[in-house]
Amino acid sequence: MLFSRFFIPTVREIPAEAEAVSHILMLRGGYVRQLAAGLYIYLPLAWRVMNRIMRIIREEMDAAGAQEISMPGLHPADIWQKTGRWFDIGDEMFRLKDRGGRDMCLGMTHEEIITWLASTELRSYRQLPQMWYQIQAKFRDEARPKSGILRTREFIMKDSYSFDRDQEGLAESYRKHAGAYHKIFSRCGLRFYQVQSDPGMMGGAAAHEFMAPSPAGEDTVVLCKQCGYAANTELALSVPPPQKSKGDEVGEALEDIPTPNKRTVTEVSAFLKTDPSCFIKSLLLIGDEGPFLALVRGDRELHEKKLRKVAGNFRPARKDEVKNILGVEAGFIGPHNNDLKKIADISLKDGIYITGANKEGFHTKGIKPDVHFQAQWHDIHIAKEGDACANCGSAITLDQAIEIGNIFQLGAKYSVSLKAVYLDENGKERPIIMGSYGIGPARIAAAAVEQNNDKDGIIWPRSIAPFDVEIIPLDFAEKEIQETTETIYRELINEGFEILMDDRDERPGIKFKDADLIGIPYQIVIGKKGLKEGVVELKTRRTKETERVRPSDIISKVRDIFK
RNA sequence: CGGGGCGUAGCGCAGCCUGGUAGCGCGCCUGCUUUGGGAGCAGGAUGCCGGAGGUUCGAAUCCUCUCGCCCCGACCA
Repeated sequence: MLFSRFFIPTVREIPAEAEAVSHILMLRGGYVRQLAAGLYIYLPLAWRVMNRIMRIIREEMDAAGAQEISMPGLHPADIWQKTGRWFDIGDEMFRLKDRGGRDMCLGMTHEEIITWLASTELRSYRQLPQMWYQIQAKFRDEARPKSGILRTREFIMKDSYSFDRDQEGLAESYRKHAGAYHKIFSRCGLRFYQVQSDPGMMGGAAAHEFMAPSPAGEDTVVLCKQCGYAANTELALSVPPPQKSKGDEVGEALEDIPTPNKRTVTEVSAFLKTDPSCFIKSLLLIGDEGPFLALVRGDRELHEKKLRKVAGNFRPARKDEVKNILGVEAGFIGPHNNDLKKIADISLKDGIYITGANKEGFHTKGIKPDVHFQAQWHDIHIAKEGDACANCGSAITLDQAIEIGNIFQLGAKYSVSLKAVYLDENGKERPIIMGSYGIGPARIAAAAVEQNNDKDGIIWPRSIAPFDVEIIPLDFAEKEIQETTETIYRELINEGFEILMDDRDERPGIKFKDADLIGIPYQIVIGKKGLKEGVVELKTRRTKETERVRPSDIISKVRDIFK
């Protein structure tokens, strides 16, 4: 491909709207342009990257036994109404009506559609298992699109679905997907983890996410290097370190101490010169069955999702409710001397604590859990760096990461509501057991850029780079340079390589800068100086190392590198 | 949805406070010179100052409304 004929609108200045590194570099490198919030045009370079990623995905999905299909992006509402998600999902779903006034939506995902298909076509255990996938646009009216192509309102997703007779079959399909995903992300040159994740609105039992570590990521994962425990913080368990008590500041007997106008843990802790871990944070919440207290240690944050799993739905109490229920304002409430239901974090199990006295302007010290109050004990705190692994006790670490793929064991949730059933060997009707599996190709591209760049630009992993090699003749008008360039260009193409050749009449500096920005992994620089000494230069984008090679040897050299 | 920021030439920005000729750098076009890390000189083109209303003799600038984009948070199959 000739650079002069290929549309690569590089820009020198950093566009004002970009923040994430991958976003900046993809705009500057002429990869993408923004149409509106969360809507991007993929220019030729980016589309080549996407196609390479999608090709790898197809190869591995096919190898795992999945079959590619294609489903509409526009869906009739009634199927989504049958599973209830038409009502469960709010503004995030794009909804519209057709000319006949029928409710429609743009597909956020395709569980409903594929289950409808399965319900009409799969009848017998003899037809199972099946694994079907597609690479298709998804539409989600995101509350906040961000970070370039990382979070957009329309995006391409590889989504696949498995149909099995039973739980064992699902486990096998799930395992196959996990295996394929490892191969896909490895082949794409990413660093990634597989972590436990929250099934959320998908329903179902097990779920894992594939996470590419990057500061641009929106998720935080908890990792234990010792035992391999890996989980998204939305469900990760951890054991906080013991309370930092000096021993003397927390008396043995209960004692109310005046803490005028000191309400938050930070304020009281500073006022009493006692570590936040010696306090109990008491939060009054209103659940479906009335008010209850959630208790976490002063140095911890309440994890609302974890609490919802054990306490059901809830909302924070309003100021007047706090006053009515406990007779005191929020800064001074505590778990003792009241009969409210209490759910306490495991970090409070040991130690002696200070907490609100349920009396205006006072806190109580000497509170012993299980002695001065009773509670249900659960892990309801947010895991932090420095906590111990809930599994093996060694130190955990936290890492920001981009979610590049996920796998869900759905079970019978969709097959029951859409009547996707089969007859088993005994002629008995059973629901098909399903799994659902997603990959975001654009996120793979963005994560690859986030993980592979330097001050000059992108450094693509070979497997997904838009081209294999960029040839840079420094003065294309020079006859010898031109001849050498064209010979090498033609021969590399004959060898099956994808080559970008910078035939532009530009100064060398511009060609070098653009080449580094675009990030093709190898550059062949052909200049007058080198040719005089009988060599061209083979430069590795990542290391900037240059090797002098005779023009007659360059083809075999490149062949060796890509072997 | 809450908080913050920004809309002026293709891109990055100044001008706005204190109303009066719309500017700078890069890019773009022409010519000459230049050619191993974003060249030099000379000449040139380019603006509904996001939009609508208002105040005023006069609005990029002041007021009201509105649309859009970004960031933080909430949300996120």
